Amino acid sequence: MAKFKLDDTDHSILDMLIDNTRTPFTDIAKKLDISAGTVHVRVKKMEEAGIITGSSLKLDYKKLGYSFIAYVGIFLNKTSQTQFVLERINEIPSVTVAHVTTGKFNIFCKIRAKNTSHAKDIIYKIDDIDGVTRTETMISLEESINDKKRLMHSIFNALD
Amino acid sequence: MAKFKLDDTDHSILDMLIDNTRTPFTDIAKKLDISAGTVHVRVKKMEEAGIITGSSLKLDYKKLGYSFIAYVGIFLNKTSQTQFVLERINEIPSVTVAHVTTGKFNIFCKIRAKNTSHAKDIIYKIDDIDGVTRTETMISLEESINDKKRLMHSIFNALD
DNA sequence: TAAATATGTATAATGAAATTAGGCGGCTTT
DNA sequence: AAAGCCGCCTAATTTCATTATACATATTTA
Repeated sequence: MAKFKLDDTDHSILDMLIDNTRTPFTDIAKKLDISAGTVHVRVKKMEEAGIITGSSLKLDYKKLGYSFIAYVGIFLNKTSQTQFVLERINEIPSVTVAHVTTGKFNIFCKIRAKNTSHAKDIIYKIDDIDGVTRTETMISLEESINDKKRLMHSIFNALD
Repeated sequence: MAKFKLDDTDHSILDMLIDNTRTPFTDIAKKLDISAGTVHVRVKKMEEAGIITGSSLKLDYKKLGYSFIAYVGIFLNKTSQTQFVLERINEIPSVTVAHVTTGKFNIFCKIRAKNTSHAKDIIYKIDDIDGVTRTETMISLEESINDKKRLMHSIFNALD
């Protein structure tokens, strides 16, 4: 994987697009004082290099009736069951994120649910998977931070 | 907050845009056999209703030199310090997500770092915040699932 | 029941933006 | 210094978003 070198122009482009993927290239061009063609070429290069892997909408899940977020830590009998359990978890759509982890838990995941009752169903489903010893749930009372933007600045300016 | 009712057309539009926010409205229109004008109107309505709150890029952070992900649980002296600690945490760009939680921890957050050494610096910073008793770290060995798409299907088809 | 109104869609016209080709200038390599 | 390369700009072309208008269907009101 040849290390792809990004310059300030690339950074600025990413910075704007990470906030709004539909920012017109012409706007970006104007702000950076370059041509729209250049913006286009840069973005295409970053896509080809695999730096930009896609784009997605930010949705208000509360308004969609999914106001419940929890993190669930999973304990396994044996770590060799990890792959099997992940496959079962992958069949539960409400699990939006899952990581294999070191530390307390073997697997760690995030779930989104309609309400506590719905969350309970989901957690029971996880508990019921073969190989899962027990789970530990942390319910989110408030999502206080969720921000890719600051990280970008950190990456590009070597802050932190 | 008047409950906004989404129909199948809206669902399908969200479905396509959540995968790629730059999918041309003309393409969506073709696939759904409606006019591009209608797609436009629907999207605008969902934006106005606050269902679509924005868009963002998916980036390969590994290629940007940030290959380290960890979750950090934070214990506080008193829950009344929550807000203060959150503000301090908010000053650390590598913390990309933070939740106030019930359960083991008072605050729960996700960090992205270059490597273990960098992660250590970040965790020490968190530990040093006034009011933080101690922290517990779970290092991600592998991000196995990260998918909004399945959740959408669950939401719209009442699966799960 | 009929008239009036609202809702939502399609059509089509307009303007904006993405995309591409060609050429120019600076930099590197030989 | 010449040749080749790289990246950018300009400008042309094509595609797309956006808006106005008109029509049809459903809903409300008289």
